[in-house]
Amino acid sequence: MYADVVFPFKLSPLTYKVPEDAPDNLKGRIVKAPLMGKGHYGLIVSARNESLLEKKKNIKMIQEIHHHFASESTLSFMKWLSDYYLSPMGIALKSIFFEEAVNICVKHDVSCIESQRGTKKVANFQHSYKSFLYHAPSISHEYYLLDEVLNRTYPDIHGAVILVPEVSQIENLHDMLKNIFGERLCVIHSKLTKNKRLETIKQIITGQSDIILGTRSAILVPISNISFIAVTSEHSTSYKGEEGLRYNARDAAVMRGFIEKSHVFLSSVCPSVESIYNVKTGKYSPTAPSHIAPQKVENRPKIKIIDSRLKGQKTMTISRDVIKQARDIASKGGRFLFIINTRGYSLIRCEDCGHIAQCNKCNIPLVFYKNRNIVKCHYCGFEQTIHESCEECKGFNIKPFGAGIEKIKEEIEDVLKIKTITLGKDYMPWVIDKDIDAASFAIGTSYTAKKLRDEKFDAIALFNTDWLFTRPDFRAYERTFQEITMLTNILKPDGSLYLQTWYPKKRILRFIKNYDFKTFYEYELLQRKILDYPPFSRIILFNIFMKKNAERSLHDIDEIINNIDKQGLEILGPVDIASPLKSYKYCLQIFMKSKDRKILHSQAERLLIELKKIKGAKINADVDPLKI
DNA sequence: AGCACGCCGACT
DNA sequence: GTCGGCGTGCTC
Repeated sequence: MYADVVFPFKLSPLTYKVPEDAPDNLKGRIVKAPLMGKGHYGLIVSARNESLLEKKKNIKMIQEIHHHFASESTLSFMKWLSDYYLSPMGIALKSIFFEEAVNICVKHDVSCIESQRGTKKVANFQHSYKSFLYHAPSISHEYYLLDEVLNRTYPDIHGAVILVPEVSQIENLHDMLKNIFGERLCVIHSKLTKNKRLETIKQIITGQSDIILGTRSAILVPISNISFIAVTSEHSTSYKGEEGLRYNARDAAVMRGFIEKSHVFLSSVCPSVESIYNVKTGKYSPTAPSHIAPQKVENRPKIKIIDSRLKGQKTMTISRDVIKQARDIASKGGRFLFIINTRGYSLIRCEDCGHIAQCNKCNIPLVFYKNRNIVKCHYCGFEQTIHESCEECKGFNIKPFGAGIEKIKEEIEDVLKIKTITLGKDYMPWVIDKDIDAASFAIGTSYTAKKLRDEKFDAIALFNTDWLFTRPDFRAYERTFQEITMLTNILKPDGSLYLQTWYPKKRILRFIKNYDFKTFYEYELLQRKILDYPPFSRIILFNIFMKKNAERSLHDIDEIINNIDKQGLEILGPVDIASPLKSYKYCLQIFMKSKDRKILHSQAERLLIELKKIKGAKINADVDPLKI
């Protein structure tokens, strides 16, 4: 008898001999087996009578056989994670908290599956997989729906996972869920300490907790019964992992729901184009709380487009209209938030030749810090005192260019004669739990603004509107719509959002201004269809990292790509990109695109195997990438 | 994960 | 010229 064992390392299953006296239900059990001369804990994923690798003579024997960790559905889910995200099975196993489970199951002699079996009760609600999408008028509405559904069905719920995109959002739902489920609730997120995480996994495995609230990784918890899954703010890019197992927790939630035959509730103030498409094709069902009427546009904050071309003096970043509104709000003691996406004061440009000072290493603009009289690279951290002359034309006519937080702060304080605070510097909404002075004017990046929760402003001015929708990403319009819609959540209902732009006629801005989701999705889906982008096709991105000899490998890579069957498949690249990893100097990128997921995955797997043969190269595969 | 092998910087 | 850094490879 042989068994395939997966270890929680970057490794595919390995074959071992099974002792004669072993129990017969081996699949899903934790075992100890020799690996590199040492005993390691792994998981049996399959058992058979004959070894598939007969040629290998020294197949080793399993040393210990322990309790079950994985049910049939957990194994399917793990297999899906590994196959779909082109990752070794071991990485998938590690990701689903196997090491923590070993610690508990082996040390405390408990079985993951058996201990939870007692809670299993089949209700009507269960065992009928269906995914729903709720397009909510506000984040609060998302929570109301969740509250309503859970309150109505909680006696029937045995095992639930509720996902939020950011750690800071856990507290928004914690009390509500605690009220319904009491001690059954537990919390999982990446910022837990090792011990706390172990303790939480123990509660889950022993069946003390079966309601899990958390970020991304919560969808992977080793719970054998799931009857309900919720994904709040489903459009959020935070659900996509950027390292290790690069899974999208929203997609994993839908797949896990399908495997476990449980209901999946996706909700968002501005759902992803993919999810809207899935409603159109019938994969998801649209839903809304019965008693909440769709919110009228008149009841939402006003969105106003401010034409930058008409702004007052050329040296000012803030337009005259916004200044006027700010003055008005200041006089009433209201609160105003200014959002700009650069920290520091500005960039540096030569007025003679137009050259913008850049970091020699990273090729991105250097940021000027006025008070310290230095320029700094925000990527590598390089700092130097500011040059007197232009590197390019040696001219002395160098000037600040564009605007960062410091410049906006300077302009506001200068014009309005008012004190302002900087988010992230004077005030860290995600760390300190204190209120901003009610009369305050605040300045921050959209990153820091996103962390604000309960604050409500009378007005927000956004200066990076154009940067949002001009990015070279087919999802730029979608992202713009989402980012701006999310901002309206921190405005009072009668508040105003000012979008400063050089392109006031852009149709994306017209959609946003009118909260015209319907036309926006129609337009966006049409564009995606014409250009053959997701959701009409699937994409896998390959990054090839190298320390040196990039040109030499280029030939090998071309050769590999030539040998790939391109039937129903499109391959773009390889193209040189700035290496996103600091330990590698070079990075080549390959785009693989297909309408057929099966074709895409089978060829991607082949490509990956071939690319891994290139010596000295590190390969990353990113399935359904969000950052293009 | 952990252990072995391998190629570039400061030392007797 | 060698010692040793850790970056990459392999494990049934």
